[in-house]
Amino acid sequence: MDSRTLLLKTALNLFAQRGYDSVGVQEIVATAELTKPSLYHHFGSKHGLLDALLTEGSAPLNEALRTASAYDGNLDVALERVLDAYLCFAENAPDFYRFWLSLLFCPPGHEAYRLAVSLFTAQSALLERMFQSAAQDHGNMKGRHVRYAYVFISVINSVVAANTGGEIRIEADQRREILHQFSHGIYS
Amino acid sequence: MDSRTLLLKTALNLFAQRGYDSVGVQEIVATAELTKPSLYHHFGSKHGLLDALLTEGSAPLNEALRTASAYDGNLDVALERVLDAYLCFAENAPDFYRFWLSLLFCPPGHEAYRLAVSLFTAQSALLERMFQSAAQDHGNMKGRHVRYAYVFISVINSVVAANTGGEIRIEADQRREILHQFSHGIYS
DNA sequence: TGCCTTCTATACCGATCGGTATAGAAGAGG
DNA sequence: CCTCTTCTATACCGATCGGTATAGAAGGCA
Repeated sequence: MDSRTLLLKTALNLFAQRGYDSVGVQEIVATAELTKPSLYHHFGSKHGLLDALLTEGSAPLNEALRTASAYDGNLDVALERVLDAYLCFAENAPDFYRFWLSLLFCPPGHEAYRLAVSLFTAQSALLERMFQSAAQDHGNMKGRHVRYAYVFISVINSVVAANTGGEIRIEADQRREILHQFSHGIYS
Repeated sequence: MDSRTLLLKTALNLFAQRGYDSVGVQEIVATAELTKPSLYHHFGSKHGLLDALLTEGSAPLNEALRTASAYDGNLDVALERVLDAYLCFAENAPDFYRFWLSLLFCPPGHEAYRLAVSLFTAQSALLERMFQSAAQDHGNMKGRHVRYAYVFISVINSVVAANTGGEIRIEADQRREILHQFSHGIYS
């Protein structure tokens, strides 16, 4: 395997287990059976490695969200597509999702803060646009699209985090319940 | 001020800014204008400091939640009490809440994982009990109390995290909207 | 053959990491 | 006064931190 890709995979695996700060560059290259200059040749710094990891790792999810969040007159269907995009991604890239979750509420002074925020706002912007479009058909939603996007993402993340042991699998009936709860609350 | 309390406050402040791993013991004691042996006398280790920080810092919130989550036949009122307990705590202890958020989705191999999980489950258990009691009056809620608790906490945390710049203040009308969305969804 | 670019290895840098051995200051009880 | 306990300071430990200077291996190209 390409040594750059190997470093990315190794680092992601270690970061997902113990966190970005707890894993040293030395351990990454040792696990990948390489040496430090290789890593610094490809990424320049540990931060550069993190940057590449997040940017390239989140690209598939963003791409999937872009199409899934296209509002076509039926919000329920769009929400289902978005939820599927998230859960499908979480199934296929559990390490990335776990690592991403660990950075979600990053302290503002942490070196990963800007990266984590930019990832989150990219996702959030797509969902906000979806809710904003839907608000043209559902008047009561007007002006609430930002919170809707926040809450929807948070609900998904909490569900994924709850299934953090072993594989990430959320079955169809549970998905339906999640969507129903978000759309219609807990009473109905 | 008591040097133990001073160390706790100083550490919390630094942890909330840059995260547990990014702040060294040396920096904590230097900021508190003390020395390492004092810290190790009071807490034994950096992990012991973290333990004391989380245990003692979360006690008021748990206490408030215990009474707030008592179901007395009106779930709406109970939810409002719980939300107020969270937001009131977040206003009074913004540093602690920010730090707590940063540990919420801690990687499972991180040294703070067990502590963070035990804190979360303690809160979650209270809310689960509340939803379970309410399910006796609302049949459709039966068997869903665990997810309800997860989602409710997540929604609150996402709202708090969204107001992470400066003070944490969520006004009354916004609180009503949050509760309404959780209880009745986005359509009604 | 020789050259140039790309990548990787050896060995090392100063700084900081969490943690501690030892001793001194300070107050309480006698 | 002395002693005991509690707390804090000086100085230090080995290990690891992120990062790098230098040189060698490897492949394309002439």
